[in-house]
Amino acid sequence: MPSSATTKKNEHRRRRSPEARPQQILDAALEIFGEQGLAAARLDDIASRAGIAKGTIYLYFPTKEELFKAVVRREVVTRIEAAERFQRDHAELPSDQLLRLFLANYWNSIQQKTSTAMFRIVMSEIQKFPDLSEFYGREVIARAWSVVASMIQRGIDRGDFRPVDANLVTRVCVASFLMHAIWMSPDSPTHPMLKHLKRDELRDSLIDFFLSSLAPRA
Amino acid sequence: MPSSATTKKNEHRRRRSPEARPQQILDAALEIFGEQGLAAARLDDIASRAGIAKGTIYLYFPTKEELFKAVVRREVVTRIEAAERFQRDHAELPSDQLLRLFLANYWNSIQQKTSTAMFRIVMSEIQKFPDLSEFYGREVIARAWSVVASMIQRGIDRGDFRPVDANLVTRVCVASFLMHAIWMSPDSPTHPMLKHLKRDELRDSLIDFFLSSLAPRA
DNA sequence: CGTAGATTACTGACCAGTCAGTCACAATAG
DNA sequence: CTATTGTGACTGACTGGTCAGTAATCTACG
Repeated sequence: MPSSATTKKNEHRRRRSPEARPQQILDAALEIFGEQGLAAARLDDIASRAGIAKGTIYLYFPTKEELFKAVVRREVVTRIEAAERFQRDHAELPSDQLLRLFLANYWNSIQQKTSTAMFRIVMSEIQKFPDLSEFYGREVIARAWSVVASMIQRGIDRGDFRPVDANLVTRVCVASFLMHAIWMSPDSPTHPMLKHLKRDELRDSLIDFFLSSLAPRA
Repeated sequence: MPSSATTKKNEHRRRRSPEARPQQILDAALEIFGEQGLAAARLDDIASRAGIAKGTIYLYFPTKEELFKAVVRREVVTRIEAAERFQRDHAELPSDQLLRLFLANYWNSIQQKTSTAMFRIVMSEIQKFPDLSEFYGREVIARAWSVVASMIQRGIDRGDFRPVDANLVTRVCVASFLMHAIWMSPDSPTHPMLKHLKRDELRDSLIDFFLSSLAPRA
């Protein structure tokens, strides 16, 4: 009698760790790339962070660059999908409340350490990878902006916001949030103007600013 | 091999004026660092771009990192001083015109190829150089922000702008400008939302947006 | 000449990527 | 149930190339 587990069909799954391996590698790579940047990150470090040998990485990713791209893709797609899901799940809220909640959420998500690290690297390295750049423009920027812009446009259409250029406000808003995520990150050069502010106060000030720009003139 | 050394090579090469050399090196370094980033830039390339040999660089800068820091310092201090000079030279203008002019100027200056390149690198690398980071926080961020903030505050004091939080508007404004400088740079991932916009139209929309946020409620 | 400014050739550290070998486990035979 | 063989995921010492930094040498000018 073979053990009960093996009585199944020939859907054989392999060794020590099954197909968790790639994810495990991507997790380690995200950390190391985030700490060191693309060029300075050593594959030996990624391997040892993942608890495997360097050679193993090459069983799953052909080059360091491809590993990097895979990290970006996974990280970025995860966040975009969360944002789109959020929008769908709260479609019934009034415009200002929806936007307020979304922005607070967005702020919190990009304040994560891995987010700022990732963002920093993408900004500095993406120009070297045309295909990743194309992917990023299509799958990240376009989708992210249209989530925000459509929220603003909806508010305008319903008469909840005043008739501004939704795309312009979206750009200013996203730019401010991203830039502040970098400025507020702990290893950034600090400045008295920021130092005395708590993260959450700043978040609320920013959100208030944008909502007041959108509020109908009283 | 070093037999007839005085052939065609050394016509008018050697013995440049000693204080011109560092600038010449910094110019070349700015270009190469801008194109390649800090880690990927090769000193051989910087040397050949400057029309000198690699060893010569080491007569003026002790390490690659110090060279990089020197580039950042020179580039950044130049621009800050230009901004402060601008403010002094136009102190007589009405608040909105002063700010409008300043922002247009600022926009044009950060749209330069070398600016975006520099900014990109600083953002991604500065965390690795604590002393440069300190310098940057003190000599760049603080000074740049206070130029903008003081212009806005002046407008508020004179009753030309409505009484907003000058620091907050400054942050949003600077963040938007910097972020757009990166987004608009030619090798950035493009997006339909930006593609159809001309640089100058975008500049004017942004400036209008901020000035309308500051305009007293009619 | 003397020497400072410049060059060329070199060194050694570093690291992405490779590949011959190992070992945990599975399948099958006895 | 034990022994034997098959297999493929995994390993890590090694290679080959790159490049920051240095040493030895040269040369133009005072």
